[in-house]
Amino acid sequence: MSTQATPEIQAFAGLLRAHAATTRRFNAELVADHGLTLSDYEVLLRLARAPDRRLRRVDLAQQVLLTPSGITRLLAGLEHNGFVERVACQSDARVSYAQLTPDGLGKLRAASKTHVEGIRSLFGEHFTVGELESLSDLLGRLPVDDAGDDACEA
Amino acid sequence: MSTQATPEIQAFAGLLRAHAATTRRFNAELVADHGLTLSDYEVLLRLARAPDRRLRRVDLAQQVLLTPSGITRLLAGLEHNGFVERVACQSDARVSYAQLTPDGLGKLRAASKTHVEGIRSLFGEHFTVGELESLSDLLGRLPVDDAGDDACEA
DNA sequence: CGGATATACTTGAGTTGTCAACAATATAGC
DNA sequence: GCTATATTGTTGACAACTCAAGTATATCCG
Repeated sequence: MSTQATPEIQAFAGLLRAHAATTRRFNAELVADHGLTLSDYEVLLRLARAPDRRLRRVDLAQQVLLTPSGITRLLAGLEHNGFVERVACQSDARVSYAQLTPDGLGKLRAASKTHVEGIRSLFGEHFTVGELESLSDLLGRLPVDDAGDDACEA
Repeated sequence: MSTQATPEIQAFAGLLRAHAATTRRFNAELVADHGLTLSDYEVLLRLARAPDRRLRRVDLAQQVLLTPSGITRLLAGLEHNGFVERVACQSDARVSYAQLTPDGLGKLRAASKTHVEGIRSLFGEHFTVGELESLSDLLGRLPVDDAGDDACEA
């Protein structure tokens, strides 16, 4: 007894559940249909949207909310499959870009066909467009702190 | 280009981000302050709320959205720390209960002090009570399918 | 220039979880 | 009662991360 139930905690609990449920489902779908993880998919998508279809590994990590280490490992898989290539940077020998290959773009397109449809149908079933917008708005307010580097407030 | 941006997909993306951000933060807090994982905490909480402070492992798994295998492993840790005990079931030799110990309850109380406060302050900072309620409502509409066992519709 | 410090990335070790296969017990139908 | 099937739980093998430490390169500043 006396164990909470404030609106804040309910919201957080809802977030945990909703994430586990949706993520599990879409990940399983992607793996079964295309041999891609949800993270793999996210990475391919980010690359496809980036200028020249390439991104520094650091930036990629930030965008998909992974550590640099995680990105190295994830990209190793995608490189192995020929979906991404490692491209050295001319002006800075430390950085190497992750470059989406034509194969990778093809894979992304094929995967997105079913994945996007899956998302649209699951969310479309349960929400109106207005609700989806407020959901995005609300979720978007939660901060992503990162590491506090450039979050200086001086 | 032409890569989507439908309201459904934006909502899903928001969900992924929001989960990663909040989860990472609270998990780090819990580990640092109390040596508990967020999952550990969830399990202790469920047990504390259950009748007699015990639950079958299967039911626990379902409540915290883990596989039975995951529960076995998680409980191994909690048992090792003396927060949970394994109790055999009289009427069914297959099942063993996970029983919260007084130590476990104490640990939960101590942890909840900071954890609940963390959640309240993060969510309280960004949302009104009305918004929290609609967030919970919206998130709660996403189904948790499980396995389709008893989800029969005949 | 040259040393201190910062940045980009990788790697080894550990964690947390999954899945598939299994053992043990329970239940149902004949 | 006894075999067929379902349910509960564990285990081995593995996947996907994280963290801490290390390497290589860049930049800043005296």
